[in-house]
Amino acid sequence: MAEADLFRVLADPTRRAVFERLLQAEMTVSDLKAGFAISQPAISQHLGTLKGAGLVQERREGRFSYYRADPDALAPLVDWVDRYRSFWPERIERLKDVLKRMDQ
Amino acid sequence: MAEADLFRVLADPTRRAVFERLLQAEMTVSDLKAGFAISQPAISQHLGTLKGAGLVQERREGRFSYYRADPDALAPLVDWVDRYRSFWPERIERLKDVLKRMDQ
DNA sequence: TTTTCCAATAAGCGAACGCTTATATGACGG
DNA sequence: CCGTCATATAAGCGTTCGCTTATTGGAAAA
Repeated sequence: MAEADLFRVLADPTRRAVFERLLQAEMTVSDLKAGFAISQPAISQHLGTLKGAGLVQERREGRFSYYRADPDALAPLVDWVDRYRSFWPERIERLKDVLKRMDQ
Repeated sequence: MAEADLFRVLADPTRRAVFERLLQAEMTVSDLKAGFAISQPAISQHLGTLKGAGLVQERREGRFSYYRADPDALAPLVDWVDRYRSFWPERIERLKDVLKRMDQ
């Protein structure tokens, strides 16, 4: 049931976008805010939710707060998907492609 | 953005459990209801939502409605997970295990 | 030290959600 | 037929959600 929180937290499109952006680069709340059409408190609230699920980590530096995504926290979701991938034989080839791409 | 609906629809634990049960076996609404502590309309509503996302298919037979899960509809979610799996090199081995298990 | 800046928190609001009970729609069985 | 059964739909209710504006805490800048 560890995937429950992940599904819930990632269900919101804005919050998922925040997570995805933080996978690309560490950045501050202000940096994040620049990319979205919502207020700073809204960004901070999403970060708090993501942090609660372990999807994001914080690094304080003076008055700045640097956030970065922690992909390891996706583990239960990855496991869930993998578990049901077996119901789906036609996509094994695609999975092999993923492996190939990662070997590069 | 095709994964947006999937995240939203699968975010509810009960609905996700319904989906998972229908991956194991086709069954009627009454069959499903027997496994959950919620009313029949609640079950039907979840099925409607799942059907809207293509996660579930219906087969009418007289007054019975047989439902079964369609794992193909997980495609966008699988793609999303695979995309971010590359941020996570430590789990490549696990992915290979998945492949191995599927080859059996 | 006072002002400015970054981020978090508080409070409240409207919309969406998941559930309930009540009712409707059909199909089967007596 | 008529009553029962399987499911869907309607309406309403309490809760959760994501957002807003207002405020606070604390660190840098002036």
